[in-house]
Parts: sequence; C-alpha cells; structure tokens
Amino acid sequence: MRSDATRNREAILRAAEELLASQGAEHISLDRVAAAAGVGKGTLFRRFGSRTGLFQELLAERASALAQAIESPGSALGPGSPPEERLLAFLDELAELAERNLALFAAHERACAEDKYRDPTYLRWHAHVTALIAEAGPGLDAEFAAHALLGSFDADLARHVMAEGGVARLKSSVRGLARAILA
Amino acid sequence: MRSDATRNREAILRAAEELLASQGAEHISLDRVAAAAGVGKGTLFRRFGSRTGLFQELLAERASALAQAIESPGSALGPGSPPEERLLAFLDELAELAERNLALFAAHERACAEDKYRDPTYLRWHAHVTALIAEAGPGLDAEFAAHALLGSFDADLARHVMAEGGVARLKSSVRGLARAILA
DNA sequence: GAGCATGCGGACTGTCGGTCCGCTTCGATG
DNA sequence: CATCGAAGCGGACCGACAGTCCGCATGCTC
Repeated sequence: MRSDATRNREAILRAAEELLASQGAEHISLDRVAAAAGVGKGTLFRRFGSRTGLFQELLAERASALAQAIESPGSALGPGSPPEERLLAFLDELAELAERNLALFAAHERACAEDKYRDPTYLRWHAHVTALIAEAGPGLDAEFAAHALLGSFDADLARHVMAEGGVARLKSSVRGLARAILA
Repeated sequence: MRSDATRNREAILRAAEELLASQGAEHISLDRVAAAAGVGKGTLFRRFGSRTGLFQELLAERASALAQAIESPGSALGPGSPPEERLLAFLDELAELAERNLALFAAHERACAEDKYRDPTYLRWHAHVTALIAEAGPGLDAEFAAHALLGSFDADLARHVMAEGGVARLKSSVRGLARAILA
C-alpha cells in the first residue's frame, strides 16, 4: 500500500469516529465521512468497499484489544480460567465496549443489516461464547444461546437498558442471563 | 373512510404480502408495492404514513389472532394457566408465526430499525412476556430478560436456526432458554 | 343532482450508496 | 536525479428509493 493510501485510510477511520461521536449513528452518509476526512468518495470506496466494510473495520479496530485479551492467558478472560468466569468477564468487557461505542454499534448494525452473521468480529465473539457455553456444558443449544446472549448488546437494547441504570445495570442484567444459561 | 379508500387499503396490504412471499424481504420498494396494488404512491403514503407504518400494520394484522389468544382464557396461552406454561405456549406460537412470516419479520425489522421498541405489536409482546417472567418470579431483570427472549425471533437469527432443524429446533431452543430464565 | 370533503395518482425532490474514468502521485529502477 | 508504470485519487455521475405536493376525480350527503 502506498503511503498516501495508508494516510487516507487512517484519516477516513478517524473522520468516521469523530462523526459518530458528534452526530450519533444516524445521518452519517459516506459523502460526509469522505468530506470530513478531506478525501474523495472514490477513495473511501476503494479502501473499504462499502458502507458495511467501513463500519466492520472500525468495529474490528475497537474490538481488537478484547480479541487479544481473550486469547492471552493470565486474566479472568483468558484461557486457563474456568469457562464460567471467562464468560462473565468477557460479557463485562463487551458491556464496557458497548457503552463506549454505542453509536458505532448502532451504525455497524445498520450497515450489516443483511448478513449480520457474517461480520468477522461478531463471528469471533459468537464462536468464543458458544465454546464457553458448551464447555460449561448445560443441556442447551449452545450456538443459539450464544446468539441470544450476544443479542444483549444490540445497540437499541443496550441503550434502552443503560438509560435507566447505566452500564452497571447492563452488566448485571447480562450476568444474570448468562448465569441462568449456564445453570 | 370512503369505500374506495378501504378497498385500496386492503389492496395495498395484499400486494405487500404477495411481494414479500414472492420476492423475500429485500428490494421491496414502496413504488413496487403501490404498482402491484394498482394504486398511486400517494395513496399508499396517505394510508400508512411511511414504510414503517405499512409493515407495522401488516405485522399487527398477522399477529392479531395471537394477541387475542393471549387474553382469552381457556387455553395454555390464556389467563388462568400457570405463567410458565403460558410463556412456553406463547413462545411456541411466536415461533410458528415467525416461520410462516419470516419475510415479513425481516421487512418489519428493517423498517423499524430506528425505534424498534416503539412498535405496538412488539410492545404488547414485550409487556406480556415481562409480566409472565416477573410473575414466575426469578431474581432477574424481567424487562431485560423479555427483550433477550424476544430477540430469539429476530428474523436473521430465526432463519439461521431454522436452516438446520426447522421450527422444531427454534421452538426447542427457545423453550430451553425460557426455562433457564425462569429457573 | 349539486356541492364538497375525501381521496387519488404520479411527477417531482432530495439523499444516498456505489461506479467510473481521466488525472495525479508515489516510489522502484538505473 | 530523471523516468515511467503502477497505484491511487477525486468528484461528477447514476440509479434507486422514501417521502411530498397539488390539480383532478369520486363517493357521499342533502
């Protein structure tokens, strides 16, 4: 990749973040993002392919720390801890992530409306949760339960829950659901 | 309402259903619905206000039998039965409804993307499920748990689950989740 | 059958995602 | 440093679509 391309890529991602932060998830058109990045629309599309691609990459970026934490031993999240603990810790982190990136979550959902289950970040999360549920071994459809659990972080639901009670309520409600599933 | 208005209203709803059945949820533009109904676009908008309004009414129509069943005593669904039984019966019915109306569910979701929690049909379902969970009385955030449970009927998730195992799997997975929540 | 509220239709508008292509810039090579 | 091809750029352009508007038609009431 040429150096100007790299620079533009970064500019676009930062512009998108800034618009999400300042305007919320609605009314973020790609024209606007391109303009804010000081870049032509063609450039945006060459880099990211589509609206979907842009928000997927943005989410992947924001989720990368968590993705790493999942795989490195030494915390409650990582391999080595009992599955129950890992799951609860993971969900807590996800709640934090959702709180800090509600607008991004919303925009991402909107952009991935078709093929919601083909987003790489979501797939990783889902595989992780499914594995943990299966490992903890209740007699449930683990794959399904994982989807249901991750559904808690649907942007609208999360916003609604946090509107009364903040992240604390989101975390504790999700933990309650997770415990019920594991029991 | 004038008689031609009533007739057109019906024609629009039937045309929308037919397009959903024949084309799936994507690419159903309101122009197309109006054309298929043999009606001008203005008529459609005067009747239903917006895309959202159209699909909300269509869903309400399809859900009306269930809405009635919920309130009339005499079946497992109705008042008089123990909350657990009522909940499971309700979810079974919802699964049937979802199976028969997958495309409508999808279109409805798309159309209600903003304000998903302001749809009257969803609100009724949610109130019902919340009440039943609260009545069965586990130490859970009933409102939240109801959203999570209803999330099972997200069109994409339902399709995905039914792709391997049909309604039977959807029903049993949802029942499993519901039992876990009530336990 | 006259008068009018109600309703009709479809041309029109503004917005947006995505494409296209002639021009520019980067950076490898000698 | 000069050359040159490949990589990248930008923004005019396109097609689709939700939603509006208004002059005309139609059903209803008296």
